[in-house]
Amino acid sequence: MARKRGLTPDDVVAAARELADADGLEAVTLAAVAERLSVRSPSLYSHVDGLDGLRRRLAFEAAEALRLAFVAAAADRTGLEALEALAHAYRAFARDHPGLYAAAQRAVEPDEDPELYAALGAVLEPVLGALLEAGVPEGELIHVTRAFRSALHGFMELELKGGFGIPESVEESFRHLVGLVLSGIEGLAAGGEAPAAQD
Amino acid sequence: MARKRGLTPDDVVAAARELADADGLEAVTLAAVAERLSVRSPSLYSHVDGLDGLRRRLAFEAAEALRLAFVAAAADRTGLEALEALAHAYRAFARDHPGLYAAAQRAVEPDEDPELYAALGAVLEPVLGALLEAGVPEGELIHVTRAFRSALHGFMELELKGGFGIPESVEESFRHLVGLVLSGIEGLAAGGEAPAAQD
DNA sequence: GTCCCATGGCTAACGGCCTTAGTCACCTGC
DNA sequence: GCAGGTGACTAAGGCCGTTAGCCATGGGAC
Repeated sequence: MARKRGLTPDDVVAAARELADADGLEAVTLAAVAERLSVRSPSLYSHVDGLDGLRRRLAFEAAEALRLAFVAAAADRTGLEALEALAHAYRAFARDHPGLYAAAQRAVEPDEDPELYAALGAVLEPVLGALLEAGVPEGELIHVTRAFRSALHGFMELELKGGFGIPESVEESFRHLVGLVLSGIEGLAAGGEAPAAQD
Repeated sequence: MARKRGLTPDDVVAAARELADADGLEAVTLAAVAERLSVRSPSLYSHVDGLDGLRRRLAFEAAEALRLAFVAAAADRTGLEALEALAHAYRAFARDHPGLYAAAQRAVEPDEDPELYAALGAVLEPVLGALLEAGVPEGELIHVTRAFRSALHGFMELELKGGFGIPESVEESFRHLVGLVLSGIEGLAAGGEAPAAQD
């Protein structure tokens, strides 16, 4: 019954992923994953390097999935239009895969885990491309990317964790946020300097 | 030696707060707090309702501290200028009190803990006031507030957790973000409708 | 001044978690 | 048909939160 033998690392990660999306990333415990696979938790160590290793695997999985969603969203779109599509793809991803999304937020020092660092960085490439197309000066690219990411991440963090008290059209709030950020980027691309509060 | 007798709930919360700011909110464990107070962890139950109760107390503490920081920042400023000051006060608070800041992010359903919900909501009042002064239409107030909060929260989440790989002038990135959001709000207040990506 | 009892510490113990060490059965390759 | 490695297992230890039950202290009532 069940798989008597022959669990693979991918099986373990897949189980963790399901668990994360269903019950939250914090529910991904070796005990829970093991139970889901009808196995005792020490057995998982044959396939995955402890809880930390599993989390790292999940982060890779998440980075790649989000990157693919971005690539698909930006396909045959450019500039601001692509940015808008990216923003909505971001939200859709976070809503559809909350656990995986949370797993992608794992922060890593570049010299601590270069591989994962690179994978997480690759996610942003479609964003960088779209920003350049939109006319953002290269010198401000880092700042604008960070702003774009901050806005989206902050919103999803609040939405997913229930930080928005009343469900008063979260959808529309998101559109407002995107519009606000995009208009700022647009102005910045046209005008050159940042629009306000520039020291 | 030390306090032989007479630990108070406030002592416990204060110890937790120090621990949170020094080592991160996840380091706030009953065992760690107890050790810091030279006491065994079961003793804390006399003063605080378990780990959850302690976290709740921390959330109150955090909400009030942040609210005060906001009130101070907005004092004798109005509109966009006040918003800019609020933004910088937000970042300063998060940087100075990372643990407390994290504790403030605890999400609560309105009917689950109305008191805490109210305390957390009160934090945003100075923001609402400034937005109104800045000319944001009342119908869009919720959305703009959410956008403002999302941007700030997302940025700090990324900054504090080390999500910005290179420390390439995080300071300047933040000014960019603030400028971008403020210009969006400004345009929205003047123009009426949201600037882009509407519908 | 004495007694009583609430306060606020404590130890003991349980269950859950991650993890390591050591064991054992099966499947595969020779 | 045998040997060995793979991948499961049990046992055990450490850290966590939590509950139950104990006991000393000290302040207030008389």
